[in-house]
Amino acid sequence: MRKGERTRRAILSTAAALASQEGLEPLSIGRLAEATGMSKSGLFAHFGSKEELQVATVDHAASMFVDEVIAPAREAPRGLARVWALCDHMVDYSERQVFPGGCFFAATSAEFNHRPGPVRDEIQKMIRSWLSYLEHAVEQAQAAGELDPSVPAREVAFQLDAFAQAGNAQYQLFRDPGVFDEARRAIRERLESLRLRPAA
Amino acid sequence: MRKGERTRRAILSTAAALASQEGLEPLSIGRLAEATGMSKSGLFAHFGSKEELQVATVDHAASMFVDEVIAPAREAPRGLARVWALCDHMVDYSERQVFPGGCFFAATSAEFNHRPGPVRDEIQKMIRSWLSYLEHAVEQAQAAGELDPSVPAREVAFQLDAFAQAGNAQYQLFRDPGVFDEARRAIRERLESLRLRPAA
DNA sequence: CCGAGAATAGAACGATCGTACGTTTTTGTC
DNA sequence: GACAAAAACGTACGATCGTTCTATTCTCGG
Repeated sequence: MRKGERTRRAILSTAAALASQEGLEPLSIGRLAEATGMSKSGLFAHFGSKEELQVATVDHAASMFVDEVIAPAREAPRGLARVWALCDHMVDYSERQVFPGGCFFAATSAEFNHRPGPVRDEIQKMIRSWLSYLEHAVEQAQAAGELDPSVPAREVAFQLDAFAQAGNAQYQLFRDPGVFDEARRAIRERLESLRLRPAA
Repeated sequence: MRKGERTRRAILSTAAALASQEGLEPLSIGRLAEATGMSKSGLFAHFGSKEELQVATVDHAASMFVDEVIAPAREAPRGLARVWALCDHMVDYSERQVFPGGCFFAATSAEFNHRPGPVRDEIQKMIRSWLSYLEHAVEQAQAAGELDPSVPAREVAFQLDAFAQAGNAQYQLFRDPGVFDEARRAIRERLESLRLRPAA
């Protein structure tokens, strides 16, 4: 791999970590340069503009999310087990502080909600795909006869995601690690309530 | 009322509205002055510093939240009815866009999570008191024999708040008004599942 | 209706922001 | 090891930030 590419990734990794704490916009190029031990202009040369740096940072964070949450859950068998794996890995990813500010997308999505442009689009796309994937997993569990199919998969995904997000948000606010278990319990009990006994 | 006090409130009202969209920090004093039709220094004189302006803005938003959500729910009788009223008014408050950027606290809490100081403290205090009040209402409903007391009130409050927050967040992201009904349905069905039939 | 005090405005400050440009250092290839 | 390309650096720019100071305008009780 070219040196430039290695440097670029190191920059994006640092940028994603810092942005999860302070946000994408307040993270200035000067401070990011300082954090990576580079000069402002040397860092800037890797991206044509701050906006491009932000888009690249979101992409980098998205691929980390896939590595940490989606990919491991794909190893669980289709159906209820995978739904649970997705949610559990999601909570874990918040709890383990893969990003020091908790979930990168929870931290940055509010920031760009009212700021049209490629950065907002990228964040939207990522979150939408997460919700779609979760919903799809629920549908598979319903098709397998493991979850009650009379409750729309979209509703189930909405609720499971809500629990995971609330766990992340409340931990970032109050620093009480107990909220992660609260989130997991809510998810588990909601899934339990929708579970169908195999028709043997 | 003094002229200064009137001006101050108008400033804070504008500030809270703008901050719900862009955040407290990126809202600069110059732009706030422009939005209120004042000079930068004339506006600034009402507050000793930007930080004090932010704290005052949070306080103003908190009192609006009380007016819009807490106070009307207090008119419902103690018990399940009040729990439902709290949640319903919370979703309404997001949906009616009392603040143009949705819930003020959802928009600004992430911003200050990693920024110690009086602004963060004020936001924390407000959210904590909302969650406590909701939990307390659940406890009353349990004591009245309307909700299953075997599930900790804290868990119930966590889940109800999670649904309301998720509705707000997803609307701000995707602009699909349907998420508010999704949130209300999730809340209603969760309460329904915990409901006890009166022992006649 | 007048005068004291409150309220607002205007101009300027140092700092920091994103960005541009030219130079220097490093890298990888023949 | 020379040399072109790539990468990093140093410096400077205009703009905007929060804040300060002084001057002007407005408010309202006597």
